[in-house]
Amino acid sequence: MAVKATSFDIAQLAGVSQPTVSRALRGSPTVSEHTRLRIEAIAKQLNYKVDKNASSLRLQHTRTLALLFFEDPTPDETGINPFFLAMLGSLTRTCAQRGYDLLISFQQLSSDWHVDYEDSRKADGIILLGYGDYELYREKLEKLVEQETHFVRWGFAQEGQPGTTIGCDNFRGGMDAARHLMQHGRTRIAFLGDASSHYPEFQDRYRGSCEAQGGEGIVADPALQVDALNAQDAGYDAAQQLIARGKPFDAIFAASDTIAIGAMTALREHGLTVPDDVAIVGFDDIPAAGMAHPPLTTIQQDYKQAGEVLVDSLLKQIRNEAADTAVLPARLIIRQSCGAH
Amino acid sequence: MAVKATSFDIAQLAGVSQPTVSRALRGSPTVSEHTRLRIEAIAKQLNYKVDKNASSLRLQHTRTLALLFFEDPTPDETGINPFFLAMLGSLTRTCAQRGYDLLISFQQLSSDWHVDYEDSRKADGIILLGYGDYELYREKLEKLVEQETHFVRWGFAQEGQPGTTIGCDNFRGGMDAARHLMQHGRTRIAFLGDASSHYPEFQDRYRGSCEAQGGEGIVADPALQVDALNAQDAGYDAAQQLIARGKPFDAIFAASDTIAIGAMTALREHGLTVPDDVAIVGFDDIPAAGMAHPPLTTIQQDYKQAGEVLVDSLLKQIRNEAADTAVLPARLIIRQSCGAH
DNA sequence: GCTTAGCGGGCAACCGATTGCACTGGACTG
DNA sequence: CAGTCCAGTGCAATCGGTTGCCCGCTAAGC
Repeated sequence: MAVKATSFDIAQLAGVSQPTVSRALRGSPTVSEHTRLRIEAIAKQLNYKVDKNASSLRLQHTRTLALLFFEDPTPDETGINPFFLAMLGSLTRTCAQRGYDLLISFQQLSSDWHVDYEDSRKADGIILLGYGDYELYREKLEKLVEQETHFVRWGFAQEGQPGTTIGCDNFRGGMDAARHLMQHGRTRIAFLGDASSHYPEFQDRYRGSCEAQGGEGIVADPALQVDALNAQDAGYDAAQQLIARGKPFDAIFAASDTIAIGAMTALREHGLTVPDDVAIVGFDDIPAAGMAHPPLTTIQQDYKQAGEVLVDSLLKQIRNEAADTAVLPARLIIRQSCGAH
Repeated sequence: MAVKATSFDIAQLAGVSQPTVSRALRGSPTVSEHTRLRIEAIAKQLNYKVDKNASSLRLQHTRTLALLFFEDPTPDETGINPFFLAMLGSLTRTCAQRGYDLLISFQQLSSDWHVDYEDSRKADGIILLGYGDYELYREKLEKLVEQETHFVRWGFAQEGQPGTTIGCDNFRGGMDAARHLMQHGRTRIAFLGDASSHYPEFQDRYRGSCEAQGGEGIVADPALQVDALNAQDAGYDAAQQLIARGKPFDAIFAASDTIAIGAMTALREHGLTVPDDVAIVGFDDIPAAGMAHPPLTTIQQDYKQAGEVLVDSLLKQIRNEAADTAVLPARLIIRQSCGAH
């Protein structure tokens, strides 16, 4: 920018004082329409834009939200969960609609994000996105609350958690998945995914599945549960392990689509067809799910709605209104891997 | 934040003047180590962070980059090109490494982004990401240059274009794809993708493919080229159309992975197997490519490198160094859809 | 003992927009 | 015709850091 126009330049050209320019441009009723129109015309002609830094400094807020994205350390970007990537789209759009800018940052769990964005007045609030055991960073969350930082977290919602969390109904999603499989005659449903506390959302999905089976008088066999992190090769390995155990199964409920897709590869290598030999239901509904072969039946997390709720909930807090932890519904998307028509 | 500490608070506690605090914290050599250490300790204790707005206002730069992401209007986020989503990861990481924040925004081609981010001093420079006919917004690009806004664009690099553009070698990528197919005995290579000027990068991929075929004495049959936008259903439709034309073909080079995956579905429905009946090569190497069945051989755009080059090129401009338009190599990733082993 | 160099740090101006308060001139009231 | 009122503006302080310039004090040099 060669020389940027300031409100003083406009004031001079319009023959008014600089504060009047500021008032006119923000639509204050105390400046006459005639004056305002003239100022607006000059502003447009000069390509004038309010200096965000000066404005934010004076106003003590930035109309900017920060998105902090953290995951277990991965060597490169390929490890980024496609679901979060999709959510990002919704988040940016919602922010734009609400007139906010979005600052984005990828963080390691170990970094100092908790004392950064709002402290340095880069943003009015923070959105935390990432899977994982929140106990690991509970301390930081508590510090955030203590500092009265505005934030919302996407993830596993639990009583007594610091701050407000938005998550999807993993338990019910798990129930729906199992129920759907049972409706199509499957009785031996394996679960691929870490059922320990490292991924609380996975655990909940598993619990939902067991509950639904219990409703039909089926006791989920622990031997049909195999741990897997959220990655394609982890899904592949888990399926291999499952097959090696020799316990019969006619369906797989995978804790994520990525795991499901990896598992399908393993099944295929063992000559098992999907859905005839083994029906599969995933979780997330990432873009690749619809492109898989056969197209993957899955439990959809509505990232569009999620993004909106996340942003609006944060905005509420910024306006000092109460924002409650909320659970969003998950929806069964029937494609072909489950054997339904 | 209840009450945020300012440099004045620290100054008082440390018994020095406020400017000294500022100097100490930025490591000015004019403040003694003893004083600096004391100030740093107090700052940490108070959870003090430099106010970014005040700092940026005074410094006249923000250490923030803006990412403007524009695409043809899509009804929702599902239309977002997975390749760009992947690139985003690289971009945010590179920015973080270089000590810059990243502001992100999804834009419609029609909006006023060209007079926003740098004008309002939200960012020191802009990264433009998006496919499409740059003629559509050439005017805006020119205005950007005229205003001396710092920006880099990802896309089709061409002589005489305003500003600096970073793109991948679509032409060579197209050549490599066709060459690889020919090495495996394919002689009738179809091309799925818009070959008109709307997607200049697609056009280049096609030209590369034709050139490679010409080198082997094969004249690419125009009847084997079918227009398709960058979407899965477009790929599906295009493949249907190709089959309907009745011209024999033994390979498909798709302008993008998304198109390729859609096309595979159509082929399957017609009882054609991949790669035996038809070999396929895609372009981009999106995450779903490796998850497809069979895994898709493709031309990889190195989004990791792309993100780094984009950011570094922009940073160069900000430092008033020359930043040239550059073409990045594309790399053939051999999986199974091409019939190689 | 007096001068001088230089280290350490204070003073004040400045970045650009926002806003409470004071002020002016014309219309209106009595 | 003097007194009020109010619409329309201007004045000046403010947000929090940054930096050019100047000053005081100490220690070395003659």
